Amino acid sequence: MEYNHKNIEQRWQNYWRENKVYKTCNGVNKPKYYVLDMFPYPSGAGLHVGHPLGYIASDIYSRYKRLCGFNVLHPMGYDAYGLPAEQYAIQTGQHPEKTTMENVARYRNQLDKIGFSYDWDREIKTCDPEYYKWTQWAFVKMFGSYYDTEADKAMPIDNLVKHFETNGSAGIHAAQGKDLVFTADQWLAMTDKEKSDTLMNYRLAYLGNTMVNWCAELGTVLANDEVSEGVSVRGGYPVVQKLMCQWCLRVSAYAQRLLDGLDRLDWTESLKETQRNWIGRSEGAEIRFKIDGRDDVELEIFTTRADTVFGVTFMVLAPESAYVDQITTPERREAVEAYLEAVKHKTERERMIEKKVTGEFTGSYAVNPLTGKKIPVWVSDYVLAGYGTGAIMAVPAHDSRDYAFARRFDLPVVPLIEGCDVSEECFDAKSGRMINSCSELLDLNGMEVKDAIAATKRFIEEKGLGKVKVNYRLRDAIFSRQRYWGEPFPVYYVDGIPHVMDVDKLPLHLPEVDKYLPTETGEPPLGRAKNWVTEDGYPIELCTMPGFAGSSAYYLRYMDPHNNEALVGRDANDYWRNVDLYIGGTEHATGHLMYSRFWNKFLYDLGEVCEDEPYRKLINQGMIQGRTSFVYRIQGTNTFVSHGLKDKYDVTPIRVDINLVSNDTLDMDGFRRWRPDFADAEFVTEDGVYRTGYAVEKMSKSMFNVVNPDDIVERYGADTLRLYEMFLGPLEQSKPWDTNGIDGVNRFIKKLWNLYYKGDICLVDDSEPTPESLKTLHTLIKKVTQDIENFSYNTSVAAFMICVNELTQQKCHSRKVLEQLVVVLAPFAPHVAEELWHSAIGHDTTVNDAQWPKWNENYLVESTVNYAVSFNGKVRFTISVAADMPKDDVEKKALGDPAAQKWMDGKAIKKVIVVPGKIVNVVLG
RNA sequence: GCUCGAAUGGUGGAAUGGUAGACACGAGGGACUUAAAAUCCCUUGGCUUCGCGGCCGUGCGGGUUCGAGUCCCGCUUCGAGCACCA
Repeated sequence: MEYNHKNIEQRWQNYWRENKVYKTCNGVNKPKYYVLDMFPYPSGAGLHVGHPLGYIASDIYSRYKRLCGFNVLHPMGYDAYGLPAEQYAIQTGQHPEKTTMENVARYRNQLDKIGFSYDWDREIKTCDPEYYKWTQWAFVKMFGSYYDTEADKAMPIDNLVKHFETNGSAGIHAAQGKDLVFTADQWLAMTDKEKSDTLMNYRLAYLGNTMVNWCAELGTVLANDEVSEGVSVRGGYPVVQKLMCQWCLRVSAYAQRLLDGLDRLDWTESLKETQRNWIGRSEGAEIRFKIDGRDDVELEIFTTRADTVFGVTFMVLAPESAYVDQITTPERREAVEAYLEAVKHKTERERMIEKKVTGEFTGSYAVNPLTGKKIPVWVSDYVLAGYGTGAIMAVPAHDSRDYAFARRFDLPVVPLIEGCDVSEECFDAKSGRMINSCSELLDLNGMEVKDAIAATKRFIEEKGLGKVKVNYRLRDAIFSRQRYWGEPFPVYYVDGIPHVMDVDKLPLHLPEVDKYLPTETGEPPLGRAKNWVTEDGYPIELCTMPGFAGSSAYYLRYMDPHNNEALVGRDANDYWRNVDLYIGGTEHATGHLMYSRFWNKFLYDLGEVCEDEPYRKLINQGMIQGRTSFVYRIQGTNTFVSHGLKDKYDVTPIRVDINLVSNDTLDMDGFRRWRPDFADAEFVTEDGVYRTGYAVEKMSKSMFNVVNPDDIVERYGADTLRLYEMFLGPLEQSKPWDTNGIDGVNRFIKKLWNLYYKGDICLVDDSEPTPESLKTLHTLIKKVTQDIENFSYNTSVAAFMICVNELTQQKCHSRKVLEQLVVVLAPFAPHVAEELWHSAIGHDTTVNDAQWPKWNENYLVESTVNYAVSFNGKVRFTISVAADMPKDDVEKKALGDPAAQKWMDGKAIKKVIVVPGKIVNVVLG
């Protein structure tokens, strides 16, 4: 029988499903291994050929680990909440759950065709009440916690309340929004509302007035990672800053732990670096500056360059800073307010694009704490309200932004580093010797910058002028979305005071609404829900949670997906612990991967999970880009010129459906049928074929370059798709999808098949394999074992091709060889492997139960090695020795060879270098 | 601007500091065939030579080394991330 991928793949996929071959049990007495894919958002467009790349890689690794004797957890599910389903609901009036479930079904269907070894009994969907119950549960727990900076972990908020009752705010060590000061009596005298507001300053999930990224087109706020260059990542709509009262997660409390944790993770350096940037730790000092003639207000600023205090020639406040109102003098008030108004009407994007230096003098002067000199205080939008204290000391000589400002408004520039020239530009290097830095209080002159920073910090701490401080760029996560299709908050309001629901009452189900749009009064869609109140009639929160809520702890749920008592049971968590291998794209570097680490650390603090990092090893698979094909139409005609001849004409390139192109050759009849406009198209061909041009672009419908995996599976089979996706290139590299090479991989599978089947005759025999065949087999096993561990799958595929070519030449039909070949192939091409395992070899079990061939000293790999022997750098002759000969013996044999005498010619040997397996170098004195 | 990564034939890409270009595609030639498809075989980095062979070659310039695609220093270009973060 000929190789027939349809029969084979259908048969084995059915068998796996019916016999639950990939069902995983908890607590099996085998070492565990947890392989996780980033679960997909089931979009309406379905999977394209880029999506399965990571899934195939993780499936290969999972199957490999199973064969090596591990109990492997390899689950799949759906990140089912999200904006596109809701946008579609708005357009069509269909419930997003309906379209989401349809999309899920399509995804499942597409995934099944590729032959993954998922345990589908563990499937989760984030929009499933049984799942989002635990998302809501975690929120309730965060609401009930604060971050204790001394214990360095989350603690019950009740502890803090007890502390307030006896000591007020004195002596607390809690991560907080603002530095609140109150006594126990003041606390006890507070109204419930005031107490609630005060506690929001400490809770890990809190309601806060914050500057948010507001996207009017999407009608919702967005997190920082959902905004890029002033527009929304999804949709590209403009985003403006707006002060709103929103639920937030105090991610910033975990900044240091999130940073430290990275060192212990087996992630790529670039990804860790991205997270480090996002956390943005900087060590510096907070220094207080007195305002001349005022006792009631001091300016507190943050700087990493404490050494430059002597060079401060002015101060700058962010427009949003509370200081502005306090210190603006009456005569400057009008000008300052006009400036603030002007700034407010600019979006962040406009501010970034313009890059114009603007600002206004407040009329007040600050006093330099080291020199006693009076320096003007300005307000300018180049200072950010959200970072540090929203106020800076300006050192124009050594900061380019301050320099530009000083030049624009003609403020003095005082150089502080020996030999620097600040007449044309600032000197921002952080090294050199200090000058101009001496007063009665402190003398830094002659010190290195590094030492001067330390000396200044010491000085200001001693004198109480400020304190050493670490700042983080990481902001708290804004957790409210004014949308319908997300987890409802388990929060209700009594007289305007938020309360969380009892965890026993969860899940709080998403209510039905008549439309998926905001209400007429501008409230979120949940405002349309009837009876959206608790049993006692209290109104329930109208916002829903953001996309990252459901994906933050999903990996835990797979461990124990049907547990009604806990997100994950203690035993299940102790057994699976955390993810050993996580494969997914880099686009989640500062979103999901950051939130998920935060969320997990919080659960760890609560004692709910046993590991404080969720993902031990992480591999970023590259993006598969589209490869768009072009035809070239001669201007003003319906004649198309082949790519090689296009330069001779005046042509317009036109994108053509990739399905009409094969190996860069156009199906001309298909093209004529494609669109009515092209029905009478004429072609200028090259020897009868029309060659298309190409460009690498994003894979999308509008570029006509989407390749559907279903089509590939239909034509070549899942095994070919799997092998080919791996063969395309290194897993971590982005590359365009190019179907041109797929025939080669398909040919390989056919060759493999034809090695063991001639027509209906099975050629497998019980002959002892020849040493030559064993060498071929063993080389393959060695190579593939190494490659899988290094995720170098493309070279593995090459190794299979070499192996099958050699076995074909050797006419090796030995069952013993085939048996091991099949086991090694099974992770890559499981269907054909099963078929051979079953029909050709005659096993009645599945390959899943086989043993990965362990590396064995009896294996024949490269029995002899040729060494080139060189004298003084020139190769003179070669010797052949056993592969396992020790270096010293190789050296002796090389020097003992008669040919060596000629080159030594009585000279002394200075050194001999033996490179294993390759060259012996003799250096003569 | 800062950080990280990359650069190898016509193409995708191989090479623990040791014969650069594995494997595959494409291209060219050949076999089988009435023909096509399929399959198989040969050639395929450049220059040079009838041929044997020789010379050059991993973005550019230096360096370390008996030996560099690989390590070090300095650039160029491309990609990614962050970005008035004080």
